[in-house]
Amino acid sequence: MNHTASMNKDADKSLSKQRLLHKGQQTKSAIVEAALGLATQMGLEGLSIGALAEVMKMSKSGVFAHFGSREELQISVIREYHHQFEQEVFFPAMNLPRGLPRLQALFNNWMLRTSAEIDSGCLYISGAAEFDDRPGPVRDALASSVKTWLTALHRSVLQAREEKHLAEDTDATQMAFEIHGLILALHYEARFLKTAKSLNRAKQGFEHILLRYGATTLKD
Amino acid sequence: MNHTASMNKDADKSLSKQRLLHKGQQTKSAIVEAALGLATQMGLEGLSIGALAEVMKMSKSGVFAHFGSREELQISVIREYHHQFEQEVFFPAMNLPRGLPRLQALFNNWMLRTSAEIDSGCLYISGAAEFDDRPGPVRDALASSVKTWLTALHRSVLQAREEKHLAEDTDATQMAFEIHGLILALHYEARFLKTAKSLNRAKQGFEHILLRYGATTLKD
DNA sequence: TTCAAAATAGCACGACCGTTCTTTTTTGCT
DNA sequence: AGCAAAAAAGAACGGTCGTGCTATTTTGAA
Repeated sequence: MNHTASMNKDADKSLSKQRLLHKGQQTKSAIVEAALGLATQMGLEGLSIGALAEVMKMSKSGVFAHFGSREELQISVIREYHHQFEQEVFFPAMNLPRGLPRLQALFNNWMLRTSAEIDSGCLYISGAAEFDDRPGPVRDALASSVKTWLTALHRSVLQAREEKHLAEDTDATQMAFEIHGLILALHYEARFLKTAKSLNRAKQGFEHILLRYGATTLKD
Repeated sequence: MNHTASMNKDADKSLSKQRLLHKGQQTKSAIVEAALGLATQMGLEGLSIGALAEVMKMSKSGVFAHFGSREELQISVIREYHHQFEQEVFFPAMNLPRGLPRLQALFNNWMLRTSAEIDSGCLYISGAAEFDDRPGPVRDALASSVKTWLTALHRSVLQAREEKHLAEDTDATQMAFEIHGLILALHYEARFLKTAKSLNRAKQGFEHILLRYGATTLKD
């Protein structure tokens, strides 16, 4: 679709470089994908190049060469998770009208993903626990991703207030904080404690928050 | 104070055995204390016997001999944390009358401890992330401790309802879930994201929950 | 088809890990 | 003071880790 006007002699080269990707890029993507799978189970700290190489049926050094360091691998994994999170939680909700519908969709997608992650684990939560007092580029990448998402949530609350779907005096930061808490409690109780019905607890908690902040449109 | 009536020849022996403790028990206690300090910073998985020995200025094997395995050391650390948590959060609140006062004290102590843990870390939270899909005795010990505490919180909510301090139709499990979420959000945002004023967010969140569940006695 | 470049494998390194075994030191009762 | 038991140290083990270096294989454009 892109560059359709410039059909010069570089067309093929350009095509192979940005569409089919060279072999290295393909395997690198596959490695990151597998690494994300390992990291959600063992944690970012538990992710080892040896185990990753075994999963990929490659040599340790073959895997290593794609990243140059373990830290770079961890950061690549975080970026991949960020991308998946965007695709699954953020973008679908953007198709809904601003205000309460979009906010509800954001929470719902988030909650459903968290609930689906009961078996695999959430990198934003396990990563926070692992790197909360370990400064460095990995922590920075993680915090940056999380902040991007929490800011988007906060913005959506603001918009709902602007659209008069929430009470005029709604404290958006406070509301976002309480919503965040519901997700964290869902993850903790469902994944660690194996408490049943946690999903319903989160749903009901969200309804309570909506009522508190004077949602004018109730969910059907 | 104990055994004052039995001043027989075993008095000294008994005294030295249960009061002064033998040297081994003393150092074991000191090791566990230091281990807890390390574990709250590096996580239970990050806790290594070598690093612990260095802190204690002992040999690795000297430290190791007190526990027999790394797992036993980790479990000892969890028990120590449980004990401190009880002392700091649970027992003080038990001195207040049943119902809302006690419930408020439980949350307040919990919140203050979590907030104080911003520099050291909460073992119940970091441990949950590390062991949420790693079965074994360490996970069991951790989950058991957490459940004991959450059950105590739940019981306190029930009592507040019995005392008519909360609405008759209060769903105690739901309320405890929402309270748990506030603490988790406080820990996440304050410790990992370094978000300012998180303590006030948690406080206000608790007020919102009290209002929702029809608290009859408002905090002064 | 050829050939340089990219990708992968193989191997070795030093470091740290938990654990075992043996030896030395310290303890505390008689 | 003497002595057995407890505590601590020391050394070594097999293992895994991340990483660097060199060789081999694979790729893809000319």
